[in-house]
Amino acid sequence: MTVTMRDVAQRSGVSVATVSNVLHDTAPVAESTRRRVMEAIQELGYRQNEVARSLKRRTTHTLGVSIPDALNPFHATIAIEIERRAHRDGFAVLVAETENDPELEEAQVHALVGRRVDGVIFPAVTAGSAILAELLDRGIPVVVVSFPAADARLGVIEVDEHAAMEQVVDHLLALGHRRVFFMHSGAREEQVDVRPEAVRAALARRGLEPARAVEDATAVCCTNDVVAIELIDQLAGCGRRVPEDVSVVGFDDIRMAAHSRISLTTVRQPAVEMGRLAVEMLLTAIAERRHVAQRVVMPTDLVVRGSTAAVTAEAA
Amino acid sequence: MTVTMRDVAQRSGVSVATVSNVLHDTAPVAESTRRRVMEAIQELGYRQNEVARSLKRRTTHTLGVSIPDALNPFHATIAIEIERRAHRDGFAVLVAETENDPELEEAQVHALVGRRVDGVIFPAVTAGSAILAELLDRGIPVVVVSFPAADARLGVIEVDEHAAMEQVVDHLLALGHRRVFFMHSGAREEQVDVRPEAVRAALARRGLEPARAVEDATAVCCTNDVVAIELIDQLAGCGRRVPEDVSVVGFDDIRMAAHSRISLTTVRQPAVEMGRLAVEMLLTAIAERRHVAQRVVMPTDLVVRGSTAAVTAEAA
DNA sequence: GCGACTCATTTAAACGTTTCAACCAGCAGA
DNA sequence: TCTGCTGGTTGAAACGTTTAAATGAGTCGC
Repeated sequence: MTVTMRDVAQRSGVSVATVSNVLHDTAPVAESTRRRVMEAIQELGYRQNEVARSLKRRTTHTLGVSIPDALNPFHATIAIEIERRAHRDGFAVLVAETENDPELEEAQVHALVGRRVDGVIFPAVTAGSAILAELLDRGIPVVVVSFPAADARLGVIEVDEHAAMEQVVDHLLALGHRRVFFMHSGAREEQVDVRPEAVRAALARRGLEPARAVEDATAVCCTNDVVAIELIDQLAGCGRRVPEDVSVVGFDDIRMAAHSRISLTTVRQPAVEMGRLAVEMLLTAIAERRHVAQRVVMPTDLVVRGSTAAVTAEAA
Repeated sequence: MTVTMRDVAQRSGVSVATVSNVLHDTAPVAESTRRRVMEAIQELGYRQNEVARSLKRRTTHTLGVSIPDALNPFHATIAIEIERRAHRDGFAVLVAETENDPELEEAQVHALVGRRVDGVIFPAVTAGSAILAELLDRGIPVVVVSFPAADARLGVIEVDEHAAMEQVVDHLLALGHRRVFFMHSGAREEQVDVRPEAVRAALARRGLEPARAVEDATAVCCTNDVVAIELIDQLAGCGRRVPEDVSVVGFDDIRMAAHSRISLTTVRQPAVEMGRLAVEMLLTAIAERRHVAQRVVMPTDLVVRGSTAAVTAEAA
């Protein structure tokens, strides 16, 4: 039914080895036969079977991306850049969503292993370290983005969340806020999230404690922009205006944060660059048949927009 | 290096055929040997090589998703649901982004063919019909979402865009608008977009012509929510308020449209259901070794929010 | 004690490539 | 004329599975 290398070989009167050679320049082949082979390929509409190729070469030219929630724009941006960059090097991308469910994550990663991906990227806080270790033990290089992980074989791309939160807190204090609340997402990832602690530490250094509840605060630091934008919505429902009554700060700087109606003060992370770098680290590790074993800290920027303002006498 | 079925067989003192049989219940095997095999699998950490399996079975249990712009939340929602639903049936998903570039699209689809995906979904207006025909001719079933395509072998999931735009125009006219502009995205997809024509037709039926420019209009229909939200932003920059000075309508009802600060009147498409249905149609076609050859029209709803209002005397 | 069955297991040939070793022709140098 | 290259080509053995056909060992009815 489908046309194979054998068919091409037959039609052009050469051996399959020769066809393979013209396809990959892996040995010199006479110009005339090369032409004949190419013609046969054209005429038959032959397209190489990458599955067979993968089996023989023991490498699939495929990357796995395991992402907890693809609806989060920050993670999605990274994932998309991964796909784009990987494609440039002829790598395909197998996407696995884990919905913050450890069991599902395990199943997904096992599926990736079964499909013999050449490497895996985790674009967000998620993986249990057992799962990471399993991949690494199998010789599969791994890059994790923006979460603390111990294994030295890992590639890690992160930002200095403590420094970033220092900046945020500085900004809020300069505006006169004293009652700052930290709001996390409901997701399981919060267990590994260092941001609440970073905020607490930054406040403590100025002799302050975090507020106990949103209702109590004049300013709220959110663990990411999605949470911040939802919060703004909820506050509106309670009749509290942003920034007049409450200041709100996000994290990530997703595209929507810049929209005039939202205008969210936030910490910018260079998502696209992080995605690109993740792929590049992974690809060179794969090429050199080794683990990534490298840690990179990316810069952040505090982007001040309209969701933060000086605390009013009334609110204070 | 990596452990294979042979290793498991050796360790448990049986043949590879038996191992295969216990793994897939493809022939009766004694309880005692089954246990021994399972133990060996455990001890060795064996994980089946899906690549070899795919080669032999001539099916990869992999779907291709070719998407023009994964940053568009509507398309992303469909794609994510595709991944979730496919995973439930043990299918993996290979994502290919085409960035609205026909050449890139061709390359991506060829890559999918080379990897022998069992089926392909196009979650958005995009594919050149030559590419679709190539897939179909190779016996690969295809589902396209929400765009008009002629080939009878195709699976098509769409909405009645004309009816939807009738509703939109009705809504605007009821609010007193007479000068309505249609705004498309800059992307190449606009060539296949039927929505401008649908709006024109709906207006014509009421004896009206579309406005020539945004500046000229009291209401703007956008080809999707992303365009609408951007437009609102730009209008704010020019000092025109929405909805007081201009009414704006989107299409898709992406999550952000419901946000209180955006509050976009729009046409809801059931993205999740569309994604799920796409997979289900594709999977049954794959199982039955045939093309999908089916066309489904999904319902839409006009969701009226705060971005549309009665035209003011001043604006009119 | 024999044929007919069933249940459990194995042998071996694929699946579509890559790649190594071998081969052959022609030619340059001695 | 022989030797050794070099450029071009091929045969055949993998890669890790599945699966049809073959084999073997019981069991059963008679």
